[in-house]
Amino acid sequence: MTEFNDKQIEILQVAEKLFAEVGFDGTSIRDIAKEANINIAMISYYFGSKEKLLEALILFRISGMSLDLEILYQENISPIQKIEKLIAFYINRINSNRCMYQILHFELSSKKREINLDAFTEVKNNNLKLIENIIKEGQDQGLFQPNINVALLPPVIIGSFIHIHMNKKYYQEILDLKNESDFENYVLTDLTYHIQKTIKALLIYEN
Amino acid sequence: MTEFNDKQIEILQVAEKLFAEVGFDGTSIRDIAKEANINIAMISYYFGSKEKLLEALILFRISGMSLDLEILYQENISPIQKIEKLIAFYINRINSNRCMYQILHFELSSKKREINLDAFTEVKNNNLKLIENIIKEGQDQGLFQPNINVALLPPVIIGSFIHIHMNKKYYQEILDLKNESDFENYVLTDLTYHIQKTIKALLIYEN
DNA sequence: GTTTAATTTAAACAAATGTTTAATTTTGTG
DNA sequence: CACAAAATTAAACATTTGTTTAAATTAAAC
Repeated sequence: MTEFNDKQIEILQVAEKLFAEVGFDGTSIRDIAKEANINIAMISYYFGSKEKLLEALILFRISGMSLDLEILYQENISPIQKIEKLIAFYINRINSNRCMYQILHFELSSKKREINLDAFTEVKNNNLKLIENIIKEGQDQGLFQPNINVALLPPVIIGSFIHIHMNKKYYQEILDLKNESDFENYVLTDLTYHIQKTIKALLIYEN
Repeated sequence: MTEFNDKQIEILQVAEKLFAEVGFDGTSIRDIAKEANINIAMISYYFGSKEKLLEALILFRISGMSLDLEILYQENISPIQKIEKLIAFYINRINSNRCMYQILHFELSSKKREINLDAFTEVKNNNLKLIENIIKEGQDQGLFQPNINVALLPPVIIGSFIHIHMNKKYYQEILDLKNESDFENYVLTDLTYHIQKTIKALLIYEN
């Protein structure tokens, strides 16, 4: 993979922010150039085109987005604690990649462009395998129920997180979260706790 | 609220499809006009502008999006069954309004436009109150645990659904759902069941 | 210091955009 | 039929769009 110089990274960061805030189609290269204090021709010069800039950005961000939790997988703690840790890690990871998730969210479901998202698929596959292993370990120890639909666990975790972020204003209102840091704090504590509790209940509770 | 004639409704439906598929900014009025077999001037003529068309569309679809489950609320079934029914209703409702949810999803989190979404907020408030009532009933009967964070239940339900729809191709792949109806069927059975099981576990399981 | 390559710039380009105009056709009403 | 209102059209509009060009500046290499 090509390395990017400081100028290119600056452009990528500005583009990421704008694409997340107002969408790819809602962002013009003049908007990016203005905010990054560069000439509009620099985008074609460095990336080829606006669309290739998006592709470069996605690759740039997705690399290293996998949950590097092999450590956790070997740690000497119970599967229940592993699940708790995994969820906390998961939410942290998504939280620090909010902008990229926002962008991917749109691109994944849009028929507008054909962006190669294989790298993202790989990330999802890796994360899923990790979860499968932990669940299996818990089942082998008789802690978790059998017949868990493991593929549907990430949607519960990620989906809840993203939904709350999408409806940020609404939840700030009803949860009385006055500013950004209140909201961020709530997500990393209360929401994380709620999702942990939910997943644990599902895994343990005998229906 | 203004009533729409057949021609206007046709335009609204085409616009909804395109806005959902390629985004508001990714759709030109010429795209809409072409697909609806009308002259481009008709959009300004009927709705004033492209942006007002979006506002009209949102109002058009949101009215009647509330869960009309007062019937369910009075039905003589256990709170557990009520939760099950509620979730099934919920998912059905979102499923038949997929396009609008897609559009709202973007508009809610976009800083591009200032669209009045109070009508949608009202829908969410109503749905939340309904859930609160059922939970409370279950708690009064000693069936559900206390200290349930009710505000975070809709995110789990809606979030899971939307996340799977956003990553449709991925889940079609790993769940081996060959065509559209396989996918739709999976959502309305397996996914619904999974979410029901999850929420019930959370409500009942003593942590 | 000279030469070559890389970077940066302003300008120009054609194509696409949302909106408006003014003329025409269709519809409804007496 | 005659008239008025509504619906529809093609054309024109001013902007904005992504991209390219060709010249100017800076950096690197010898």
